[in-house]
Amino acid sequence: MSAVRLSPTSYVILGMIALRGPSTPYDLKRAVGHSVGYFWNFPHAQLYSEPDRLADLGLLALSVEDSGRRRKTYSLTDRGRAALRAWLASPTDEHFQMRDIAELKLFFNEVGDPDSVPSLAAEQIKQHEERIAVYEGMVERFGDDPASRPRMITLELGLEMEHAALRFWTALAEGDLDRLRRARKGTTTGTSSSTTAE
Amino acid sequence: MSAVRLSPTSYVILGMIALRGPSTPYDLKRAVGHSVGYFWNFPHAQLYSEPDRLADLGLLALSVEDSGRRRKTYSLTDRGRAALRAWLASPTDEHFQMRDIAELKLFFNEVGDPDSVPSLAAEQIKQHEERIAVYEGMVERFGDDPASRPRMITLELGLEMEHAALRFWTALAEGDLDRLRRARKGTTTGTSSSTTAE
DNA sequence: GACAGTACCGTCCGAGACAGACGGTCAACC
DNA sequence: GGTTGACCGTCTGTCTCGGACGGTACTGTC
Repeated sequence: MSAVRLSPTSYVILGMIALRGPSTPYDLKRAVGHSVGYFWNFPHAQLYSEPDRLADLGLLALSVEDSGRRRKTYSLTDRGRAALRAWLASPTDEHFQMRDIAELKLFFNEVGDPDSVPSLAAEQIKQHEERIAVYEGMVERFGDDPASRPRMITLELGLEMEHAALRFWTALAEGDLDRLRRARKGTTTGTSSSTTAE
Repeated sequence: MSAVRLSPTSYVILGMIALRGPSTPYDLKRAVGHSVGYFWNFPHAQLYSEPDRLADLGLLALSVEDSGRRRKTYSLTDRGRAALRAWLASPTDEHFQMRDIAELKLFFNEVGDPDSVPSLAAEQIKQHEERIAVYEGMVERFGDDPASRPRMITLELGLEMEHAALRFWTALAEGDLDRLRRARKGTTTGTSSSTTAE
């Protein structure tokens, strides 16, 4: 049907409007900021240009309110909802991508001063603890609200990842990376095993 | 000193040349592919344009071999090494960024067909298991080589993250997310606690 | 050694993504 | 009604992205 390729960011916009109903770019900006923005970041300018593109494609409907501030409200069309549904149902071939400056620095560490590792680890521990606190705060505030329950699920993934990172940097700081390997042996859920035997 | 802003990708190039010695873009491409590329991906075209920029800045030295194929070999200058070291020692303020299509789909799942979750989870489980196998294979091949020991450390972080994701998707597939929360309570290393009490 | 076939290697290009400066708009308070 | 500061939208130049494309070396064939 639509031969156009939509970027993940396009689907974020479609998805947010599907969840929230008709929205202005600024509505989206705020909503994204404390939800999906944590695992799919993009500059807010996209939220002003991309919806127009989607409207051109017939996936969003635009209604302009010219009272006072120029303000555009976008709502989902049937075609937009269909496109979103099709994407949701399509296979996901790509592996997630990480971009971690700290990991980069650690990788190249041997070129520099070995003494910088402890401070790097300390920074990372702090950051991940803070992020965990943010996530836990969300769980406390919204965890009991049945309406936001679906969205709590992704938080759970975020928390797992944060804790994984925190465990790593903590073990590194304490010079006991072997502990991680040992701990992993016990945690494997047993659904299947990795293909390389040992 | 240098008022120029280098991107993380620039430092990847400097770092790779620091680790490997003088290299051509293609050398870098292959080397990146099975190492740093796993946690900092970028298109290979960058490896042809960026070194020239770095050479202009005096951070790399260029030697052209005009026998046969035009081929450029870049090596690190003292200023390049200094820039890399300075970066390695500088504080890391940013949190890592994730880009996970699967997580996005999960977040917007309620808009679509709930039945798509199991297949999404199954795909993810497979992907993460495969990636774990790749990493484990590397550990087996290079784990005993003292020279590559430093680089094994980042692998350990990769493995932690992969296992975290695997645990999550497995729990989701089995409909037992609560298990994750319970398990996390026990694993906390105790360096500190999150700021939100419960 | 001419030729074809194939893997290797480098370059280019249009479409987006990006950061962040900038300017307009509003509410509140004096 | 003027001033202030928070709120909201737009714009710009630059960089990134991915992938198509084209050139180059190697290998085997006769």
